[in-house]
Amino acid sequence: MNEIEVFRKYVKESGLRNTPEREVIIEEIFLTHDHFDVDTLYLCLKNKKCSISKASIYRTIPLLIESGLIKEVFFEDGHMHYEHVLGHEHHCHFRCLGCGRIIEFKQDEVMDIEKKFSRSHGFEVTGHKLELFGYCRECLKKQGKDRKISTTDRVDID
Amino acid sequence: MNEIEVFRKYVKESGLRNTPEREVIIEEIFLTHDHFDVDTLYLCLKNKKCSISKASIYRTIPLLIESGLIKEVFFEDGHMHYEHVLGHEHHCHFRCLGCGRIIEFKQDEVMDIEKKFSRSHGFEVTGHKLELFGYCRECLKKQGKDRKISTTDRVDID
DNA sequence: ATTATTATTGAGAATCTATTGCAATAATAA
DNA sequence: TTATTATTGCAATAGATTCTCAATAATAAT
Repeated sequence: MNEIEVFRKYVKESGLRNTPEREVIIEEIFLTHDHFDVDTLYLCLKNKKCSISKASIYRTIPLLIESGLIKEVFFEDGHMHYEHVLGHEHHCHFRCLGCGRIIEFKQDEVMDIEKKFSRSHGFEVTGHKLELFGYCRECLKKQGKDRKISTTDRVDID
Repeated sequence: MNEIEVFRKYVKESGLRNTPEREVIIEEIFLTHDHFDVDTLYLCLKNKKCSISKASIYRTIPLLIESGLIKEVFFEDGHMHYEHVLGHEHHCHFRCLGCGRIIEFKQDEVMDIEKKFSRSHGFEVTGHKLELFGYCRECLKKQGKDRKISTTDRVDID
């Protein structure tokens, strides 16, 4: 069952109604596997001549969250972003400070950090968020720099 | 030279003016070593009967950043937080989803993740940001829950 | 198929919160 | 003491999100 079918099922089982507007919205969202935000989605649909009001987009999002298809992601730009959940395992982000693009990657070592912290403090750790910053290969090339492996010139962003 | 003196020096050397309002703000900020945000600081001063307008707080923060005393920290709750810089090494955060408090902790394992990612992608990693989520001991007690060590019931927040 | 019920839509108003413009005030220099 | 101008607090703005409401349309009932 793909994301669109999951959504239709959720809508039906919740006593809600399937509408062409909702179909347009979810088709656009699940066309790619990328993050999105309300404004981008709105403009994208507008350009495609299948304009949907922002109100409808805003009203569809909670349904998508409740049906477990997307989740909120906070970025540092003042408004909410969303990312896909189904078929997207937990991952971390690398953000290029040059071109701004975000690359997802997976690793398990953070689990160890979680466990260690949990044990030492007596807390329950339910999740984490790891973001690496730096410069991608393309931006390094553009700058005529080689990749620096040494961490001595490391700069803390946060 | 403590943080308050650094700030007075910065203000003087920048051709700005020392005002009682600014004194009140920085005294409150550097009274503790904790994170803060504008609203909390504002309400805190209000309660202490030394009310300062939010505008003044907002206008003092860039000065504190420029003088190297604080830096912005973005948490997953939609608004900006700030943390002290002077005498505070790089660290990670744990945020309690129950009471919202933020606990700083240090670890070095993320460096290994940085290096690994850097090597495998040919990128330059200049920094990272790690946030753990969960429930602190007090909140677990309140909920009558024990700490769960197993990670099988782990829920990804992001 | 027709009708009744009521969820949904779009447009704009309202809200909420972070930040800024402006006239009055006050810190420093002359 | 006066002049200069940075600073203040209030009110206004800006941007994201939510709400209102009349019109529409999806589903259920007949």
